[in-house]
Amino acid sequence: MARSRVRVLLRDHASMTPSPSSLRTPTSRPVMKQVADRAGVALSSVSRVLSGHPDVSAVMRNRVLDAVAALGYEPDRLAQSLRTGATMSVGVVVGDISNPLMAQIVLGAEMRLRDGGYSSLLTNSGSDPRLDVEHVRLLQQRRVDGMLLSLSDEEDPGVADAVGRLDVPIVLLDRQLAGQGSAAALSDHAAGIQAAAQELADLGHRRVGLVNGSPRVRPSRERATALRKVCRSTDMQCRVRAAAYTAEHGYQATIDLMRAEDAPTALIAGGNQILVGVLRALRELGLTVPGDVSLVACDDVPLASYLDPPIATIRREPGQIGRVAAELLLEQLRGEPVRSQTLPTTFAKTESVRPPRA
Amino acid sequence: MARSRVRVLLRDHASMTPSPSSLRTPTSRPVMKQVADRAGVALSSVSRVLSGHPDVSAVMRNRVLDAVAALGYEPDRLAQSLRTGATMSVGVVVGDISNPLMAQIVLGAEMRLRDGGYSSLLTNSGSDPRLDVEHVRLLQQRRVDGMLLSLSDEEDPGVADAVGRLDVPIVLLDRQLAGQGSAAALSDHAAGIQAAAQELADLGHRRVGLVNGSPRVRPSRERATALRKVCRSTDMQCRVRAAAYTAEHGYQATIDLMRAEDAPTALIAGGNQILVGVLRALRELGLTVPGDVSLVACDDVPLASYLDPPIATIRREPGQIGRVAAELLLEQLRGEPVRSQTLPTTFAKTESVRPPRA
DNA sequence: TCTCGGACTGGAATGCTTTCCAGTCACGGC
DNA sequence: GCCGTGACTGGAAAGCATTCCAGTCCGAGA
Repeated sequence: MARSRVRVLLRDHASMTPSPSSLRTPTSRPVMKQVADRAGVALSSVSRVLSGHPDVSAVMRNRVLDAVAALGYEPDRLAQSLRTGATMSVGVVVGDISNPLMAQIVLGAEMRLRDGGYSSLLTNSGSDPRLDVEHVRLLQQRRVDGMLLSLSDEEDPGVADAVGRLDVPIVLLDRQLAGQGSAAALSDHAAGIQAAAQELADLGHRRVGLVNGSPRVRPSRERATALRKVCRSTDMQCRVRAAAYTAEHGYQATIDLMRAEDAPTALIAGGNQILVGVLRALRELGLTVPGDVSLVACDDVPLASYLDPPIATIRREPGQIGRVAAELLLEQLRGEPVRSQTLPTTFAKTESVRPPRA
Repeated sequence: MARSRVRVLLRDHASMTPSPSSLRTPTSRPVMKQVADRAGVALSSVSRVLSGHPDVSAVMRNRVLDAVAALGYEPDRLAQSLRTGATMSVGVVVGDISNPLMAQIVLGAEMRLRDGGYSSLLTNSGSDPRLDVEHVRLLQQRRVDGMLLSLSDEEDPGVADAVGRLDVPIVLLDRQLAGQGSAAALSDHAAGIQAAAQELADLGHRRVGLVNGSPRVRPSRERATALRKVCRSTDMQCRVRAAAYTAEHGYQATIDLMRAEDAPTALIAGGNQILVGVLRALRELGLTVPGDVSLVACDDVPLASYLDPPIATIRREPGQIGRVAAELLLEQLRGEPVRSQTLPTTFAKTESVRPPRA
């Protein structure tokens, strides 16, 4: 195991440098030395001027700035980072950026981080925990100052190990890692599910199906737990189908559920990819919403409200999740204590939910 | 101007280093020197082993690898980059990653780039060309080896200037920059529009409205041009409303178009945000699709085919666009010649398109 | 036996910047 | 007139890895 990790380090000789000859081309852009020479001052003085150090005379400042302007000098953040130990970059590890929910989260986070002076290194794992591990390691090699993690599998030992080894602050995106007091930006899935399920129960539904995502990540677990809890306090029964966050699973699970003897009279789709599959299955089965079955979706998609009928949705504010996650990370980067924050979800009822057929 | 550029370089003194004291903490992870010491060999030998240099004896290799494994050493890509001049990272500049189309493009690109050994630095400009400029400059400071650019405004002089100064390879994402022979991954918007417009004309439509995005980027221009061309060769008239790629513009433009004396009998929505606005406006105006107006959308959104009726769409394969763009960039990074590639669009007709009301 | 070449190895320079430390200079106070 | 002080400034080390160059050592061939 240790040896196989080493394997990763080995490179093809000379495969890393794309240009025919290696090393920096000498015709490169100006560096600080050029500025110093042109201004006729020492390297250290240029650095002081540029870093806003107080011990700099007006004359010096002007000479340096003139030289900088004349040469079009721009500092090399690489060298700065090597020297200072701060790369001013954070790694963002997500399963699938093409999921609009995640894209909005990442957008919110990226903007906030940039405001804070940090750049974002994005990696997609395609929901493969091995890739998560690889990316975490890669980001570590790139010396990111922190990470935002939306891991694909909270229970994967490799992931836990890789994350545990980290020596930079992290913030989990709606994830929970056993035994690690990590910061996290969490959604209160239970509240939304509870509101939706209670509504269904009140309307007279007695059997509800939850087409859930992977139980190995927090949102699915929270949703299932919350739903079961509501069902225990009412005379509603629930059936949960948990698997991947894919349209395919949504489709299969819905077919399964709805073909059963005592099919549910209401469905909750636990994710926007899943929703697509649920809709396809219902269409294929010739079942209408809400005539044959009531339908609730988790997480908005842009067009959900233009479907006929518009789909009732358990909402959260993805941009806010990203911003909060970024904020939590920035706090840690400033040396402030680790903390987590839970954000609300709300149930927006529409005509896709009505009492079951008599 | 030159002076204001300098302004950007000035930092607050000590604002850059987040940790109380600055510089790397001495308790940091192992570096090559530790490995060399533990293995009892020279630094250069460790480097040779790790970089797969041929001049290494088996004994040496084992000693070094053992030490590496024992210490859990991981190379510092920062230092490697500084030395070799290659950061193995590329900058990705997009307007809005939360747009599913762009998210899928970015996903495709990121995966291909990672396969090629490159990491992606993502920046969102929120369609502000000044941010585009800032990001290009930032990425340059970070010494990315190349960039993928989906600029917000092709005609902004600041952007043209910043991009022109670049000394790394770039690939434009469906953009065209005057006077620069840049590589680009382009979509053949004309083909899709032509197919759609021809279909509308054949069905008997005589007035078609295009709710277009900003004319300052290629897709909008291509679409408008293609539509006008079809209209010249038929007796169909077209009206084009061009502005930002937003739901708000889609809404306003649709209200405008449909309230006019001789309202169009068919609409083309030039973007998925725009489509949302178009749908909202139509609903508000009490107009039905396709009864009152036929509707064609550009670019898929996940649920478009579940709307009632499903919306006819001019499609492209966003993942492929990203992959191709990444490939074009990788080619340049390998020193191969600059080239562009155009990818197809297709028109997928649905019931949202039918002959105009008699 | 001597020399030459090949196979490795170590040392040192290099990339670019930041920052510590020590030094210079001028000026005010005594 | 001298010295302490404060305000700057320059030099050099450090951060981590790569690579060139100059060895060392050994075995083979003459």
